[in-house]
Amino acid sequence: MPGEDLTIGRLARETGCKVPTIRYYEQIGLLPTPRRSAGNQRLYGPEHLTRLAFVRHGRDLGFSQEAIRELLRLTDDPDQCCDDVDAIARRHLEEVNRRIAQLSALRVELERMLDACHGGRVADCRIVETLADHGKCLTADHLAPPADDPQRPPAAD
Amino acid sequence: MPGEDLTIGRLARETGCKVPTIRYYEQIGLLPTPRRSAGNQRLYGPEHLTRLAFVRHGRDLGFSQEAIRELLRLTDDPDQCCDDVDAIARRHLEEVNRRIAQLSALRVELERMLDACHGGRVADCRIVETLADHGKCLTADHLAPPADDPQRPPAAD
DNA sequence: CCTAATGGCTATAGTAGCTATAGGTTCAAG
DNA sequence: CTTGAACCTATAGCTACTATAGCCATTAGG
Repeated sequence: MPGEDLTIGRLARETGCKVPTIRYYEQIGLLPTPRRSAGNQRLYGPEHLTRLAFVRHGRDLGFSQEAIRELLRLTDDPDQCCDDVDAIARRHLEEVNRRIAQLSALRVELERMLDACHGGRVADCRIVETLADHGKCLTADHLAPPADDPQRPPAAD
Repeated sequence: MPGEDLTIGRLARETGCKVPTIRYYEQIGLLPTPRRSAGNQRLYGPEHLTRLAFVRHGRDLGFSQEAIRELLRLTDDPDQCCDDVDAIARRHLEEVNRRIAQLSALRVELERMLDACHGGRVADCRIVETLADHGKCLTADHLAPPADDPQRPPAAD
């Protein structure tokens, strides 16, 4: 029954995932390559729908592509013990908690900065002052976003 | 007194910023181009130190490059009223608050998932089930756009 | 049957904010 | 004079997509 096949556009509507994103997931191997119509268009079955929903939901929950890849691998072996799945989710939760802690510290710092500013000239602005002088801050060192601290090695350039 | 000049390596040590990052900041115009030694090496003065410290601290507080560019522009005109500075900081604080709210919702969902799992086979795993079936989730739709990176500009489309 | 609108195809480049690599030059010490 | 660290440029890579260009396929209406 070829009547049940989905074009990429329909799959996109069903899953709330954008069309280019679906093609991208195929490209990086998160979604299996579908069969093609006579005119070379992708045709998806229900298994693709399931898979893509899984991927999207995982991404919505903040799992990395890498984590999702691993989760997919695990679910493809349904008799295995689910400890590994659990571990991935637990690691991710820890990461989320770390991130929340960082952002909360950031918020405190930003509020402190904003409270200190009572208008006036830029030259006298406490926000500018705080930004300029690291000593005036409750040390932003440990609260910086992780985007830029991948355990810097002693490397010198 | 040319004795006060800093090489890029020394500037890096003083500011805790990596050498390639300093060159990168110069490239994108966050740091002015320094003068060069006879052997074509960058030589920095105290003004560069100040500027880079400002940039780094801003980044540590999660301000985007764009926001920092704007802050720098504003601080270069010290007689201006600091309302604009205030507005940038306030916008950023709101963004941080939004992000914390998203992540907190995410945390709840992840904890719920982990609580539901009591070991066993992957086929029966509640985590996998939750991931597979969007209906089992307290709808992650509105609570997790940026899954990974820290501060991001608003997504269109 | 023809045409226009819509949707699909590939390939490539762009986003933020850096980091890593390759392959060379310069500097300071021994 | 030689070694090795630090410097230089240019380019590619990272995550997770998104956007663009230019062409082909499908479908509804006239």
